[in-house]
Amino acid sequence: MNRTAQHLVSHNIKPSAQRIAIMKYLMEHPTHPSVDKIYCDLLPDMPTLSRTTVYNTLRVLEENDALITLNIDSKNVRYDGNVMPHAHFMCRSCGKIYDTALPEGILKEIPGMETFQIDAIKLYYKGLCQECQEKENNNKE
Amino acid sequence: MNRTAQHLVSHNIKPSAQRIAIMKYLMEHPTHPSVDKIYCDLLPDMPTLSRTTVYNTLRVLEENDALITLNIDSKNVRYDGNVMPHAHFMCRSCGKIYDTALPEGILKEIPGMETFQIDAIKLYYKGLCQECQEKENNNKE
DNA sequence: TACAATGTTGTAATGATTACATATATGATT
DNA sequence: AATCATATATGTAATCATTACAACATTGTA
Repeated sequence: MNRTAQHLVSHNIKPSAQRIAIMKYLMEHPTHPSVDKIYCDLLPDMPTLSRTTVYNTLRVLEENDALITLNIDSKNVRYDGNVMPHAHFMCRSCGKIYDTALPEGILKEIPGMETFQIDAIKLYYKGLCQECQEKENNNKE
Repeated sequence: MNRTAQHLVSHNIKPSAQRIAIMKYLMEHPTHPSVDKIYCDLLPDMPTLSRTTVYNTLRVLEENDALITLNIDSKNVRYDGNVMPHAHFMCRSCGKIYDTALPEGILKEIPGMETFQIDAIKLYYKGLCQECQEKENNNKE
């Protein structure tokens, strides 16, 4: 059993060829891909793959905490195989999503709302990455 | 000109009957409603209102910073007329969305990513509100 | 009143996601 | 290995939120 299959088993997911391929893709592509990106990129090496299978598999992976879903892009749900707590920055110009650090003190509790039980935290930043800031500045000149 | 119309003008939005009604609804209902909730609730008093108008108006309001959009609920976009910086908590049992405080230190910059220009921050918590925690505990007994 | 610009409406199209029925693969038992 | 039950994968069709677009209405101005 390969490394990716072991990873799935450690999350209580029965490995299948499709599940391994999708999990492997997510681990090798920390680009926060959409369903369609995953499907289209895997199709050449897996011609029988179905879009439905991608949806089903991503749901199984999420339910077993093998990935997290991002709703930072209003157009598409994005998927992230990195389940360590972290935040995300999306550039409104180039659309790229970057992993960023989660500021200290966020994980504990909500100030004034200590009675809430927190299961998950999503922190999304939107703005301009350095590259796109420079492009905007160049266009002004 | 009434208070809501003035509010729109202060955001550089030309007031119309529909825009005033939608803005007023958002200010009087800090419940983070969906498009459909807004549409259905306003329809009795505004029988000619169109769903498209609600979509159009919400976009205009957002573009002029008169509201913020929430992608905390994967099923529906939610709208919030409170544009002061704050975070949100959504209960996975009852579905209610609560306004919460934004922890100190978040607004400044991302640790290790100081070159990013941050325009907006969304902080979403998910978990169980106190009421639903108690319900779950009662069911166990 | 006439005119131009802006806002509203309804219908139809789009596109992501889900439901569902069928087919395939897996694993255990004989 | 053959059988069987269960789990997984596939393809099509349906759903539902959102957008595109064209026709209509309103507003403000001359």
